[in-house]
Amino acid sequence: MATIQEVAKYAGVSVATVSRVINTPDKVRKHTQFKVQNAIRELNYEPSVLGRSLRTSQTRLFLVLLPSISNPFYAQIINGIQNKAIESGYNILLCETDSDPAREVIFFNMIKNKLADGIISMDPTVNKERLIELSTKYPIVQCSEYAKDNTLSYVTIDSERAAYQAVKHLIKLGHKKIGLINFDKKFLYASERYRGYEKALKEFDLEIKDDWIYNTKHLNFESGQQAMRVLLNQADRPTAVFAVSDVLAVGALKELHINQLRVPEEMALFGFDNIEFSNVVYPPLTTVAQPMYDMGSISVQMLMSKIRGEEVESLVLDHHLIIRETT
Amino acid sequence: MATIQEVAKYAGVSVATVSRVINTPDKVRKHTQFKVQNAIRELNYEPSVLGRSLRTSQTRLFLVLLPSISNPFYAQIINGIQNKAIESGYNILLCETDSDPAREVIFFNMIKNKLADGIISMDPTVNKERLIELSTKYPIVQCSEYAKDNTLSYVTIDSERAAYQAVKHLIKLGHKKIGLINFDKKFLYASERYRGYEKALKEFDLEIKDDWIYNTKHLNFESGQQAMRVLLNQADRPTAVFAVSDVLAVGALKELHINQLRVPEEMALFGFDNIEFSNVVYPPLTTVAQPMYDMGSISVQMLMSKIRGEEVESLVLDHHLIIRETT
DNA sequence: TTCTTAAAAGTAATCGATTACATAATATTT
DNA sequence: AAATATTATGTAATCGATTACTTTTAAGAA
Repeated sequence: MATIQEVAKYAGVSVATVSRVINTPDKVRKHTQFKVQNAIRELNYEPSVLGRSLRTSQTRLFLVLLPSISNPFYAQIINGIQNKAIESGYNILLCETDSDPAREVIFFNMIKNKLADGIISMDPTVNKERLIELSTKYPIVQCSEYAKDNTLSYVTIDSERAAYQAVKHLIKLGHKKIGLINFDKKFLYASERYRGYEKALKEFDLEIKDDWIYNTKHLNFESGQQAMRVLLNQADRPTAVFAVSDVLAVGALKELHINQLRVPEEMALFGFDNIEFSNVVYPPLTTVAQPMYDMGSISVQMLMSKIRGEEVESLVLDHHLIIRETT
Repeated sequence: MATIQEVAKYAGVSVATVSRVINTPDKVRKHTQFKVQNAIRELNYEPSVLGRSLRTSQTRLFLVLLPSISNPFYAQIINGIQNKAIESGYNILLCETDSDPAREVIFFNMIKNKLADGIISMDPTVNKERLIELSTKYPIVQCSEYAKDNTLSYVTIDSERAAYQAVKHLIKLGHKKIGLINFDKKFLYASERYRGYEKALKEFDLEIKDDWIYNTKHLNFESGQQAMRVLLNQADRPTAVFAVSDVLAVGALKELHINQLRVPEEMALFGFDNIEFSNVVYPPLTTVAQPMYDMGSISVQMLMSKIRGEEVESLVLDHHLIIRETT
C-alpha cells in the first residue's frame, strides 16, 4: 500500500498538499487537486487509518458490547446499529464479553487506547461502576439494558409496563393461575418485568405464588425447558406462563410438547422480544415486540451526538404485544 | 491515559528504557525495571496500541468475515475462534458483510491499512478473486466456506459425503421419493451437497425429479417455508426432504405444521448444521453436525501459522449424522 | 507597472510507540 | 590498576498521517 509520501512525490507536491486534497480540497487549486487525485489513483493509495488515528485521535470505529452473539435477540439490534453506523461513516466492532470481566477489561482498554471512538453497551453483566466511570471520559451509550444513573444515556423500552400488559392479556383470557419464568433478578430488566407481572396480578387480586415463579441462571433454551419442567411438576400448576424472554419461552414450549400438552388450551405461553424464531415454532409464540432495529439505530445517533459533545437525552421507546397462537 | 514519555519522566529514565522494560525486560537491570514498573503502576499506563501498531505493523486483531450475524450457524464457530484467539493474545473483529460488496471493500481495506493482522473468511458471498489476490500479501484463511484455490487455505467438512450419507439414511428408511431444499448453487457447499444428493439417489436407482428440488434465494426461515410449500403443492410429492441447512429445514417444518402433516410419518425431514435451535423445534430435527467449535479454533491456529510465515495445509474435518425425530 | 492582499503550497512539529546506533557504566581479564 | 569486554542506558530516526506556521505565488488596487 502506497504512503502519502509516495503520492506526494509522484504528484510532485508536498505531503501537506496531498493531505489537503483528501481532507480540505477547497484549500487547493483545481489543477493541483487533479494532479494529486491522479497520483492517488495511479498508486492505489488509501490513507492509513493508523497514521491518521494517531494524529487525530479518531478511528471511526465503535465498540458494541454484548454478552453473547448466539442470543438472537441481539441480531436485529446489531442490524440497526450497523446500518446507521456505516451510513455515518463508522464501522463497528462486535465485542462478545461472554460475561467475562477479563474480556470486558480488554475492550475497555481499547477505548482508552483510542482504538475506538465510542461504546454501545448491550451487556447486562457489564461492570456498572466501571462503565459509569468510563463514561465521564469517553462517549458511551447503553442500548436495551441500562444502569440507572443519570450520567449514562440509554435507549430502552418500558419493561415493567410491557410485562404488565402481557400478564393482563393472560388475565383477560380468563387465566387465574399464571406462572413466571424469569431471568436472574440482578438484571434490571428481569426485576422490572417481575414488577409488571406482580402489578397485574395484584390489580386483579390473583395469587402470587412463589412456586409458580422460576428464575433461571442462564438465558438459553435449556433453562427455559428446565423451568417449565419444574412448573409442570407441581400438584397445583399454572394454566398460563409468562416468560421474560423468547429464548426461555421457546425452551418452555419444547417441554410442553414433550409432555403432550396442548397449547394454548392446556397451557398458554407469553414470550418477550419477538425474536425471529418465535414465529417459526409451533404454535407461533405470542410475545412482546421491541423496536429492536430502531433501538440500534437510535443508539448510534445518540453516540454520535455524544462524540460531537452534545447533551443527549435518554429515550424510552414503544413496544407492542404480538398476539399469536400460544395464548 | 499516560504516555510512555510521562512514564519515562516519572521513573527518571529514557523512553527507550521504558519500552525495553515492557518488551525485552532481560535487557534492563533489575533495579531499573523496578523503578519503571512502579511508574507504570502509579500512572496507570497502558501502551497505546496505535503508536505501537504504527511502528511494528501489528495490531493483534483478526477480522472475521461473515455474511450475517443472525444465522445461528456462525455462533458456535465464532465461539471457537474467539476462545482460541484470546488464548493466543489476539482479539477478533466481527465483520458483517450482509453480502454487500461495498462493505467487503471496507473490511479488506482494514487489513491493507494494517488495522488487522489477518482475516478469517466465512462468507460464501465474498469476492473470490479479490480474496485470492489479497491472500498473496496478507494472512487469510477460510472457514467452512471456501474457494477451490491452492493458494488459499481452508478448514471445512466434506459436504458432498455428508449429503450423500444423509440422503442414504432416508433411502434406508424406505423412502423412494426424496426432495431437496437447496440454497443457490453458486455457493460451493450448495453444489457439493447437491452432488451428494444426486449420488445417493443414482446409487439406488431412484428418480431425480426437478420438481422435487427447490433452490432458495435466501438463507432464512421464510425461504425454507416457501420451499416446502412448493414441494407440498405437487400432485406427486416426495415423502422425505433433505434441506441443506437447518435454517431452511426449520422453516420447512413450520409449513408441515401448518398443513397438519405428521412428521416423520407423512413427511420426513433431514437438516444440516445442527444449530442449537434444531433440537428445540418439535419434533427435534435430524441433521448433520459439523464440528463448528473446532472449525473455529483450528482456523485461528492456521491463521497464526500463516502470520508466522509457515506453510499451512488445508483441513477437512469429520462430520456426523444426528438422528433425531424427523426421520 | 508597482504595491498590497489573499490564496496556495511548503516546512517541520507532532501523535506514541520501537529500535539501530552511540555512549556510559559496570564486569572481567591480564 | 589498566586494558578490554560486556551490559545497561540514552539519543534520535522512524512508522504515516495532520496542521500551525512560513513562504511563495497569483490576483486586485492604485
